[in-house]
Amino acid sequence: MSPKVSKEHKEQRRANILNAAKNVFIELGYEHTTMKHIMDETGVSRGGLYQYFSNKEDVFECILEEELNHESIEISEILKGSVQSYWDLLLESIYGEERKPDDEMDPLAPSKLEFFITGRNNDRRKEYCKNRYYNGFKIYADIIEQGQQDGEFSDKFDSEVIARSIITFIDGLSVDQSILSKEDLKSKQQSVLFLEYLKMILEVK
Amino acid sequence: MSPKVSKEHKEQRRANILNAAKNVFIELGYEHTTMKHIMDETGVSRGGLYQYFSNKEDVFECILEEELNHESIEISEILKGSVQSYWDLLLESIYGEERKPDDEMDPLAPSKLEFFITGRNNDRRKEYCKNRYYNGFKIYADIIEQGQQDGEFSDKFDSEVIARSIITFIDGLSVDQSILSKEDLKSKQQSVLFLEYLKMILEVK
DNA sequence: AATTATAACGACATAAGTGTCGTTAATCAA
DNA sequence: TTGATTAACGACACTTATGTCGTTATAATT
Repeated sequence: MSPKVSKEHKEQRRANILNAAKNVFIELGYEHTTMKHIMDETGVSRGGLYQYFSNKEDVFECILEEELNHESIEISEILKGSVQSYWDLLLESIYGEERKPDDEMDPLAPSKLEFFITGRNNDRRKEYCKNRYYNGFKIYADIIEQGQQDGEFSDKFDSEVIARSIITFIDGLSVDQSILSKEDLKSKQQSVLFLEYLKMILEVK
Repeated sequence: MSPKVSKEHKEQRRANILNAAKNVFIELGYEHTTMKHIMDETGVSRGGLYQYFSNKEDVFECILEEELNHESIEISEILKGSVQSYWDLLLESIYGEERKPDDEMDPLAPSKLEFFITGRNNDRRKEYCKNRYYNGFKIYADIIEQGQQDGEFSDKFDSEVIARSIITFIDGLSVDQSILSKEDLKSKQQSVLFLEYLKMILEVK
């Protein structure tokens, strides 16, 4: 109902689609959602949807892209802030502003896992994936290394292996959260234990 | 080419299909393989395949079932063996006979992840999943608890949370192994670190 | 050798998803 | 008011996968 329309309107529409699509992905997962599902949820026609995105993969990657932008802004703000303690910095980069674990998780996480795992044979996607991994990796590794140089952390263990272990732990929780109910997983308890572990190997305090 | 055939022959054929199917799943992943792929790999016709299995899900579950049988035999043999040390027992239940981490992984692991994660909205599959989780969980939790009662392990931390953490770590490695190359992941190093962690919280030696 | 049971086959109907493309109609500019 | 532009639409052709079912042919039985 609107040709030769303002740039804002188009952006709005695009955002609407992405928003609706995100809800669909959360509900049905990546593999099982179809363009039809997204059309229905958004209330847009087939042709309308394809005007904005060329396929499901495209839609999903755009959602990831948007998230990544928000996240990287957050992280850069964290790093800009006053660094009283590298430990706090690490906590913030893992758990966000709260700096402490809870039982909440990213509702899109299971779909992300699907997307990455089912795309493991696709070179382009694999590359995409690897970049995301190393982005996260770098943040943790840098903080730990700086903390070690500063003397706040013990350098008994390699900062890079610790950084990887953090990601492994988060990914593991993500898997189990996809499968088990919140109550079954007890992610908070696990996180608390994991922090104990980090404290031990970094010799914090 | 064989009607009214021996039970052995049928079992053989079934095993052949499962074996071929497993290879296909390893190569293409769960979601992307089709019955056609399995037919081609096995060299069996459409009708032939459907005589043994009613759909892809069925095929995959039978593969899992077979594995589970082997594993539970192994585990029960481990538990039957001489228990010099609960620590060794734990290592064996995590890493198998070798009792030490390596860079090898279950090649079907990524497909299993797919299967469980994409099936998270299916009640039957969710239940199946949960059972598998708690099977693994119980093995670790029992060993740890017995070790704690025996005094070999510290009981500073809850055995169940530790058991969950072991699974989380393994699942996390599984995810990252699906995405990254062997070299990128450095799973062995991570495992070594993880063992250090277990030693610390269990106060081994 | 004849009979029988049935494993194995492959064509088929059905269903579902994809991306395209010609049409419609609404907005802006002249 | 008219004309140009193009967002939005939805029918369409195409592709791919699924599970069924009637047919074929062979191993076991008599």
